[in-house]
Amino acid sequence: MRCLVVEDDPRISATVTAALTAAGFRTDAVADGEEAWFQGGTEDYDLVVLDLGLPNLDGLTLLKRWRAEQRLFPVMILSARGTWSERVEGIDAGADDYLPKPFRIEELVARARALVRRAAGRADDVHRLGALSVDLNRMSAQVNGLPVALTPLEFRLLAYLLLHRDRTVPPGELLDHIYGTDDGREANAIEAIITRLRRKLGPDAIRTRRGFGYSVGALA
Amino acid sequence: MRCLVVEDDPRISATVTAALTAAGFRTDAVADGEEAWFQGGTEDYDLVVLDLGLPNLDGLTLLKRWRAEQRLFPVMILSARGTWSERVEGIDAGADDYLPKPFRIEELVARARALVRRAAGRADDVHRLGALSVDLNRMSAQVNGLPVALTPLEFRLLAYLLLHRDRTVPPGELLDHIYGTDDGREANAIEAIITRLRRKLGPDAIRTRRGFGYSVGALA
DNA sequence: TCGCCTCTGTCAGGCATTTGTCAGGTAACC
DNA sequence: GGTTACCTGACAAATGCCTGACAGAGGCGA
Repeated sequence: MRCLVVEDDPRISATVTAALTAAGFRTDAVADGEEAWFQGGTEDYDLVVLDLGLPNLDGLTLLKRWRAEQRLFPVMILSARGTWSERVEGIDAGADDYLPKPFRIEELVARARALVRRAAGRADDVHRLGALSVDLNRMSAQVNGLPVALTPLEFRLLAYLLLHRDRTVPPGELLDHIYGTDDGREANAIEAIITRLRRKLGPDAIRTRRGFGYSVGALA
Repeated sequence: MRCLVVEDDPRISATVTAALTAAGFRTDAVADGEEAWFQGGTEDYDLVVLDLGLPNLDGLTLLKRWRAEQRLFPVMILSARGTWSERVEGIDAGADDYLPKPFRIEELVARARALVRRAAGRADDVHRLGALSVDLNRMSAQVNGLPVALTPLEFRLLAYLLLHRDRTVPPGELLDHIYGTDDGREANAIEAIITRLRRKLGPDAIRTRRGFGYSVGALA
């Protein structure tokens, strides 16, 4: 789950990045509007956390530009300016959520999760599929009611597949979203994780569609 | 765009209903948890605005029940209780947004629009033609509702024909588009794929116009 | 600091499916 | 009827995927 944090205050940026990473996101942080414009145009994010007061390029302008370019990732606006008219303006510019500063980091994380699961067409965080049950909130998985210990990468991969359970996800996309931008991993890394996941969850938990990619559970 | 407003304070309910109606929603209003449970289970809403303090059935419980029943409409919680931990609780219960009272009605409308817009953002592209249906998103195909397993090349070829269903596609063009670079394949490769496709989809799925090329389905 | 343990990427061998090619057959058009 | 374009079964090559083994990195306790 890839997330971009756009925030020029280094303290806030560090806090938010740390919290989202702890919540299982793979986060990139930029401190400047131009850089954010470039990153958001290049990479495929599942969520963007956007501060409004930015050097070089205003946050609202940035957001409108993205929307004009059909960059449809969920955007959460973070701003000290908290009057209702500014909030309305932000949301009308295409934001999916607006969190006024100061905020509790727990609330930011909860809202971030809500945005991602909503983008995936899901309303809650507990996913059941056959004998498999995964709680994205607690980062825990069960098979037939018995807890299964997953490593961080295994969990991220499984979570991404679950949030896209209606499609077959190509390995390249998994590579993009499980790891950060510039990590030059080989496609085989994905295969290795899949093998390990299958060993833990059972051989039928993840299906391979040769030439297309992977999907979780029973899919036509 | 149908909207359900669940709010027991008649004044607030009237205000919200009026504003949403003015914004183009068709709104139903209920004042009681049990009634909301019934409405939400029966009707198909695009948005629910939910007050937490309700007679008969608490808002949070109601929300959790809906989510357990796979009622996935976007829900905006409205509440006087505004501490961050309560907000987190609401969002974790499956809410998509949380608006603390008091609020400006303009903000509520803006957020409502954002929720609906986000929920509508997930359009899959399914192409149908006669008994044939191809989902470019899921990369799957069906004939008479029964799934058909296609290999990557078969799928690409069929998708290309379907996207150009209004004309007859010459084999050379298929060769160009199915394979990325102009690998030195012979024209016969296309014929082989066509044969395999016809075996899977039925003999009439792809028509040959001798000397010109191929077209999908029933075409003059 | 050292040693141990877990996590994870890489490699190589093995297997199954996919796919291009060939060759002979069939159907359309003159 | 002849020519040409297309079809199709068989086969071999190519590709994609799985998995066991190994090693480097990093964490953690002693």
